[in-house]
Amino acid sequence: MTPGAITYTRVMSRWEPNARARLERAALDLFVERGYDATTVAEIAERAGLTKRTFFRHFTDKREVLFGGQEIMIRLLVEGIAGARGSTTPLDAIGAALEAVASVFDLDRLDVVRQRQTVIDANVELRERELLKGATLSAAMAEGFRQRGLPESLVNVAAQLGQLALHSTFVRWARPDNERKFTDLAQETLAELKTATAALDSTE
Amino acid sequence: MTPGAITYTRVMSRWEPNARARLERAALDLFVERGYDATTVAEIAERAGLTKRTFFRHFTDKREVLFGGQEIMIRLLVEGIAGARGSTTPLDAIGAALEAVASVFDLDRLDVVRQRQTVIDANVELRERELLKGATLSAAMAEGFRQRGLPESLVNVAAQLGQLALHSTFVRWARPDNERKFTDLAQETLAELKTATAALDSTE
DNA sequence: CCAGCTGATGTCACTTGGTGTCATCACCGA
DNA sequence: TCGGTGATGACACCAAGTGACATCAGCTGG
Repeated sequence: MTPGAITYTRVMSRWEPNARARLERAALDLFVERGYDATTVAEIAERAGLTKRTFFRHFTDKREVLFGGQEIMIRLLVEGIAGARGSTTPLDAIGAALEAVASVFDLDRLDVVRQRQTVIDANVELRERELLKGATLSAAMAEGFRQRGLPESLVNVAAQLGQLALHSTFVRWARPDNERKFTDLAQETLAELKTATAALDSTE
Repeated sequence: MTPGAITYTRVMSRWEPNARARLERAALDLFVERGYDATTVAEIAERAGLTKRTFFRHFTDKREVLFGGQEIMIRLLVEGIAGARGSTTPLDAIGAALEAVASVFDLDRLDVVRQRQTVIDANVELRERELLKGATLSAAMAEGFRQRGLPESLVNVAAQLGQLALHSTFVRWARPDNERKFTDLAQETLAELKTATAALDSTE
């Protein structure tokens, strides 16, 4: 531990900066190396030059270290849906929301996202947490639809479909062989969603 | 513990029967009394006349004690959707599935279900597990739709809407003031779902 | 009728996630 | 210079799970 051991630069605060980011990085690395179950919180903290106790000051959970930065997504989704031009259909509002969040996915380093997803897919606990996060995003979209005055009887269906569109798009975008941009995939997914909803109440 | 202490009937196996059911009952009681977080696995086991170790032989998890008996639901959903009369629309297949699972909800003691739901709603961990179970049911419906030959591009949307219909119906049915039958609520929910999907791609 | 097998349980020790509490100490502002 | 603040470390502790081994009623084959 002894964090002071590396304080050799001139302007230097008491501790190495970005403790949170260092923990996230160390965690992902270890999860990829040995798997989620086989790595200990103490090990993550050690690799980040910190302590188990400090880990839990930055993340409520061992799992949570993989799920940072939802607040931005939530804000973008609510605003994206609530603020879509007034005369559009709910499905088009979803399209606007997907455009709004696209920025997040182009900034992120794509390979890190893929590593992260591989780790998550390999572990039920983590898939569970991912579902919870998904539910939060769905709730955000519901909020957006309410703000734009959509009747309550439609809000949940719309939000659920929005969540489905977002998830499908993300999955396609994060697939190892994908090279297309998020917005392209979003448009495609949304088009499929439109035809699908139209087809669901006619004979197969 | 001394399980033999109550062996007074004539034909009696070595231990009290229904260990699993006793654990479920003890757990729910304690969760209602003191809350989920404030009750220990050891306490649950003790009230059931068993040991912590035995608890974990019956349930993988502390949470899992509240989520038994999904297999039946899964089977009913797959068969209900796959076996719906061939010329019906996907949304009507969902209706058939809801009819199929209704039996489960009429057998269950309603007050127990409500207690259970109160406990779940009060705890994030438990809501997380509930979402996982919901995802399993959604996957089951997807499987049903595949079996009935629905094009893959529609399967996920259909399954997601099915899950939404099931969940909405269940929520309405379990609400404290509800007195109506599951099948009635199911029909109503499904009708709403139909109008909703139709409305989602037209201007609000 | 006895011996050995089986299966559900108990016992115990151990790892790990997670928390409460107090100490430490560079930085910063008065 | 001095006291406050904030991020961290140290330490003890609880509860969730797990592995390994012991126990022992009932069944089954001889």
